[in-house]
Amino acid sequence: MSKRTLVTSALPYANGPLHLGHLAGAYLPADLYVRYKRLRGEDIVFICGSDEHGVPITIAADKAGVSPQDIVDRNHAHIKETFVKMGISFDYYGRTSSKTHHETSQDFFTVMHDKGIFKRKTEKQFYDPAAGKFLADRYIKGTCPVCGHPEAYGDQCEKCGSSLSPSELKDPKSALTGATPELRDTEHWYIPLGDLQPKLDAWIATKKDWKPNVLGQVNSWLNAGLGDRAVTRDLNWGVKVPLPDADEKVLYVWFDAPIGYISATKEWAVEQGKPDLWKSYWRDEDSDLIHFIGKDNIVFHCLMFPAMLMSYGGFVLPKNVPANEFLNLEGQKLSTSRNWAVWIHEYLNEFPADWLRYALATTLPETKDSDFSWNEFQNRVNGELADILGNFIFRTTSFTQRFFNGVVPEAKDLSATDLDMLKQIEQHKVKIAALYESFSFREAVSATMSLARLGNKYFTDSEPWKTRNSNPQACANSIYISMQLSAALSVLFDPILPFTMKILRGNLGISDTTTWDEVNDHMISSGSAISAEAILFPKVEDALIQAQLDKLHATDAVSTEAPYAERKADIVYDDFAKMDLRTGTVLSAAPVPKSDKLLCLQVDMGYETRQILSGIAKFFTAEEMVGKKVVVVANLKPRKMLGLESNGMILFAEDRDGTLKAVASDGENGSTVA
RNA sequence: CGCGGGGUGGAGCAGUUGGUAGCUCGUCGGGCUCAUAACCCGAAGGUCACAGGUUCGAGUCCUGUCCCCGCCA
Repeated sequence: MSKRTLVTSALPYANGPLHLGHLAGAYLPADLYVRYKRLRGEDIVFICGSDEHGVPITIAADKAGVSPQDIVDRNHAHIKETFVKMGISFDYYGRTSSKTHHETSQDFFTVMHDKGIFKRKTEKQFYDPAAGKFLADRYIKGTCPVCGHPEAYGDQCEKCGSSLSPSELKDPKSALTGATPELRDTEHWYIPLGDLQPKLDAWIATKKDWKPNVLGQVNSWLNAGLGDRAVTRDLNWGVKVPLPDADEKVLYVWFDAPIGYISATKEWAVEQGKPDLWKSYWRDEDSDLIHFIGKDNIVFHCLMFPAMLMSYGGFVLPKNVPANEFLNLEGQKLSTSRNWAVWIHEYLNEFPADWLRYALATTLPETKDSDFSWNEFQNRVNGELADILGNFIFRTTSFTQRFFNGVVPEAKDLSATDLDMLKQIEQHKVKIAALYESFSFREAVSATMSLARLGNKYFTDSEPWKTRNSNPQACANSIYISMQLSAALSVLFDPILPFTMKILRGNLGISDTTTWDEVNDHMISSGSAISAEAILFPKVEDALIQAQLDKLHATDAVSTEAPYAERKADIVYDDFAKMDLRTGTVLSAAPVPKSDKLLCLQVDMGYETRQILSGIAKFFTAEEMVGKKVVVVANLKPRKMLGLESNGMILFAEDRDGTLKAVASDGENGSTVA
């Protein structure tokens, strides 16, 4: 075993609040691991912080009309508070806009630069002549070459999901000024990952114990071959490139963000009053570095950051990177833009942190994508926390209160069943520990719960409510043993349910500093008093779950949940050909008196002008319709409505939420449509 | 052939180096009453997507096919 461990969780990006996916991917697993390790008494430091640089933050700032610093100040404080409430027990939570971080990042760049590691290259990049600056990919908009979406970004089309480069866009425009950008030369520094690949290959080859999903992705990158990767950008928000000829250039976020782990550790060390202490964790060979991340971050943490650490020299490399897959919500992928998410701060307004910690821990996407559903959440809380764990504790403590005056009875002449039960404590402790050590948190949680299940079985089988009269000593033994089990659970469950287990330990009189190794079959001595019993886990009512589901679906109802109009029965071509569809232009329009739905339109059909009544007043004003090119059903039998004759019908598309959009035609007035 | 993940009893999942298919929930039946209408026991229910192949033996290895999902954490 190594002397010390440094655990990091991926730095959350400070452009919004935390949701379920963040928690399940990088933070809860890390916290389970760290809390377990702390109970083992190991020297472990848990580091994280806000990632505050990058283009999306500047875009958010522009949009809100504030400075990027304002944006990150707000989000950083909010995220940090959410972590505390959720019980994510960082030893230090830093931020990349800190002075230490800027200095540390610049030192990294300088050392690597002075070693001659970077390549300096000139490349063509889009420049906004109106704004006088180079444009990040995200700042260029244009028409997607794949799907034709007119609002695609320079790096990606949000409509079809294609990854793009700005030069692929048709009609590129600057998102800042709307100007047409021009290509200009700009210089950037590149890390030659290809040159470093042999070292990375050799290093990765030693990582036999990494998770298969992680190795799979890493190897597919290595097999494809690594190339040069730019480490600088033309931007004015971020860590300045520490070179005299690099004004208006900053370090690329993926270069500076992982260094945030180091800067945050430095700040932690200062806080400890030992400024050099960070070196023990980052530079001593007997220190283990473990990164908890989501699968999207695998390449950065398994290849690029290690390449940086190797290049700088003298740093430990990650011992393991137990990346998680993704968590879905109610069977659909999370989407912040569609608001298909459970925001942690909102969850915490409704329910205790421990419930979500437990429910999520049982369904962590450890080996493949997994799903969180509110019904599952309710089942976990009611069926396991309340019915299994809570109920076992409650029946034990309340029995003690009622029949032993709240005092743990004396045990004598234990039966074989009694002794077996006591042995289970040690056996489970060993098994659970092994599962934590191998990052199998889901199994660790289920193994812990199964000890509580055994408790219920033991309690029921030994029937103390009967032996109380028939065999008082057997009854005392049963309660004594159930008490020992409760005490053991109060520590074994601590990584998962830190808030509730603290309460339980208080009720049982177990010290909060009890270590994992002190968990045994005699943690409460006979004669010690316990406090009045309490319900640790009340049940979640159906109505609360329904409210969460309604809330989730409310934002989504229009976009994907509303049913599409039912398809009509088949027709033959002749039926279709009977229709005479023609292009027309609305010449004038007026509301129809005594009707809130109808507009009376005069439409130029080329060969004639005709009057058409249309039930669209709720969606269009008369003024809006004037001048519109429309498609008209020209041979519909004339009909009178409210005393006015209507000669035909105008076509509209009806969205699922009921809004109408005109069907347009570019043809000349009178042209037929088919 | 862009990259990646997956198809196991009604649902959600385990299945390590190939050797009689397990868990939780749900369903049905029974027991108990200390307990948050909680707990305990028993039963039913699967040709492990499909087709070939290797093997004494394959959910587990190989080949091919079909289908689902993700690539703003």
